[in-house]
Amino acid sequence: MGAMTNVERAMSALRQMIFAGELTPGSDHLETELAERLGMSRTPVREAALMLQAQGLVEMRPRRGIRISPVSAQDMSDIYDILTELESLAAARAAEAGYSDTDLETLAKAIADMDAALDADDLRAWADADDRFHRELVRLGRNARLSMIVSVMRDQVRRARATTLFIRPKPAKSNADHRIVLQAIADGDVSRAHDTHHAHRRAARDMLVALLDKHQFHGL
Amino acid sequence: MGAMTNVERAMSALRQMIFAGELTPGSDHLETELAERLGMSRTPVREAALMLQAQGLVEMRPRRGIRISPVSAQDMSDIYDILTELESLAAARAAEAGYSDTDLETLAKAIADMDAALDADDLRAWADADDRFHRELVRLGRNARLSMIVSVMRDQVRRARATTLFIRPKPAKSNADHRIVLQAIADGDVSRAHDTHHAHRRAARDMLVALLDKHQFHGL
DNA sequence: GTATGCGTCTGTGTATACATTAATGGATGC
DNA sequence: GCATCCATTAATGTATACACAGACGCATAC
Repeated sequence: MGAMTNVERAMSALRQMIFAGELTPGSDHLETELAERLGMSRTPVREAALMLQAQGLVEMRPRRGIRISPVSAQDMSDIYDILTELESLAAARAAEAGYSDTDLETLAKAIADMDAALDADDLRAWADADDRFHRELVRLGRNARLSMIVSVMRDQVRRARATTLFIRPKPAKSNADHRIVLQAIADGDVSRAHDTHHAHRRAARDMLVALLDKHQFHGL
Repeated sequence: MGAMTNVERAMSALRQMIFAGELTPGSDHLETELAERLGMSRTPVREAALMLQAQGLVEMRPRRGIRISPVSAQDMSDIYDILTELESLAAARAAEAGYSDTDLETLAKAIADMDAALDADDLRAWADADDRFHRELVRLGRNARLSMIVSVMRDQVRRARATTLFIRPKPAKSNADHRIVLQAIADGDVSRAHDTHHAHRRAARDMLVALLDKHQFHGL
């Protein structure tokens, strides 16, 4: 379909299969098997797997096959710690940058969408808007490497969220924080943007980790 | 020479060539050329290059060859921002962990080595000990993903340091900060460990960026 | 019954061959 | 002289072939 290379196709296909739970965490898959499944030779599959390995989504072990990396509660905690720091930094940098209201429209829209989704009790739409908010926030921080790292980390969280989204308490308070962060960025209030978002993420982490611990979650 | 695979050999060879300046930033190299130079076929070189690309050390562009990623002053600033946050987080976590003096020996040793190197006016030895200090600090933070990210970022800094090490002011004050961080970790003083290291890194960033700007450094 | 060693067999690591595609240069038209 | 188009060509993307090495099972010894 397009000018896509097979490696790219393999990458997105594998990612999709992982996120959809079609390839379950902890399971092993031979290069040959995946190649056949994707209708290509081993070479592009192997190269895609190498890249996914660099992002921590899979592990390649000789003669064991490609293992879909399991994500433990400890891993989640580690990842949230990183997200907390880096997103807060992005929020601070965004506040420094002096964005206009127009620049911040996407953020505002995401917040509005989250409200709407909560009213409609549509958790999936909420998660989607929440994603957009955080992605845009990081983008406004204007640090390409940071954006990359955050997006890789978020990929890992995404797998767990399929599980947690429906057992966690409704994210009702969440948007109040988002609004404060947005306002702080608009006002150029660097430390307020940073600290508010930091506390927001920290709370999310504690909630999630408690949730995972409570549910005997030892690996996904 | 051991049970090393050619991909691993290619990885370390390429890394070494990059750090040694043998492959200069911004230069392009064909897969075939590198393969010949390393005495292997294109396959392992390509796979190694893909991994190095994931770490941001090279970029692979179709028909242009493998480009050694240039690092601009802006990049350095971005990277230091990330290092600042993540290392500070590690320092805080290390302080939380309640390490004994024995556990902290490696840190103490690195500080002592820096002092000795400064007395002997041996900048390379200082840089080496400084590296050890920061690496151990991050390790004590006990977050495997964080360690990985930081080590990738530090790789990028390493290239610039070859340039900056000898034009920057002598890092005389630096060790005072290191000592405070070590003491804070030993005391379990989380916020002191965090804030001191944060300020330390922030200062290093500002100094370095000013230095690079002053020297018309637009890409390495 | 357990441990040890060997042979087999499968999957990977690597080389190589080939198809594809984009950059390059020259020729042509204006 | 400049732009445009086409042919050429060289480097990549992918498939395939093959050697090697590690896992597994089986037999044998104790």
